[in-house]
Amino acid sequence: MPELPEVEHLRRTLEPCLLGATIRHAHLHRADFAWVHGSDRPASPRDLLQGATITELRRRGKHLAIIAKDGRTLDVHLGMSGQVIHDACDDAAVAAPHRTHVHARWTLERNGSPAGEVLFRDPRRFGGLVAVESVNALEHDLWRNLGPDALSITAAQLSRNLTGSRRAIKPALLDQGVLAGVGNIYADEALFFSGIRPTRRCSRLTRAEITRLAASIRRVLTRSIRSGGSTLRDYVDARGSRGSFQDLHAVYGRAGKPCRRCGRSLRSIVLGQRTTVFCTSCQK
DNA sequence: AGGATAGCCTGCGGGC
DNA sequence: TGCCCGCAGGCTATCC
Repeated sequence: MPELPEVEHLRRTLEPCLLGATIRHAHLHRADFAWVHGSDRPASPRDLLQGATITELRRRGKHLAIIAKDGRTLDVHLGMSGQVIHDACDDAAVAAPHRTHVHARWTLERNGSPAGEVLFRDPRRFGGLVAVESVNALEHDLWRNLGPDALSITAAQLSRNLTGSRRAIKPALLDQGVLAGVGNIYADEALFFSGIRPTRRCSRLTRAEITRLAASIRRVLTRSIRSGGSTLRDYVDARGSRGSFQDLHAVYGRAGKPCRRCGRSLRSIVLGQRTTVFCTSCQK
């Protein structure tokens, strides 16, 4: 799923279920799906926040951290096909297709009463959970290689992190150390809206172009969050609902179709091993 | 430094 | 209908 807008929308839909809730039971169904940071031992129920009360859901890029009152923290990464779904255990149960590939499960309570379950599914298993002992360890150790969050990236930050780089701008945007949260969809979309070809070398971008690019990144991510993210196949939020931003994509997934601005056929190339779609006329 | 490749997995759609 | 192939939102390791 899994780029910034999808993780942020998940965070927002998960908050009402998790904030203030206590984890009665944490179950790991696959030992290789959750690890303790800095060790090679699989996570125990305690590492998975059993007995803890959740006080905060914090996001950086595509990572989501579940933070407990006592400092215990669990980093959630969705990989390609991860889903975190709240099952309220009332009449609206999680649909049958959502019952397969569940690798972790948390049973919740609130004020001593049952408050449903949270399931982590991930058919492709590129995602996972990492436990850290404190928020400090999360920020300064586990997340230390993540660049500034893409949702609030400034031109100055982007410029600083691209200076001197001779690689193409598209693979640079996918580098989570440059800025955190942009993946293949939103890299193509932001480059389209800023009128920049994905193949342009970072070192050749003008100050004005970088300013436009930073603004386009913020704008396209904000708009996608407003639409509940993009659902190409797997993505759903905590309630099991799909996003709708895929209907508003300008270039991603539209190779050969007319550019929504100029009408010319959109071109598809492979750049850094990733399919890349752009308009040869609107992007210079 | 950064490009290319392979690998980790499942599931889907297209072509035959 | 069914099988094989390629491809997919992420990320890491390794080799050049």
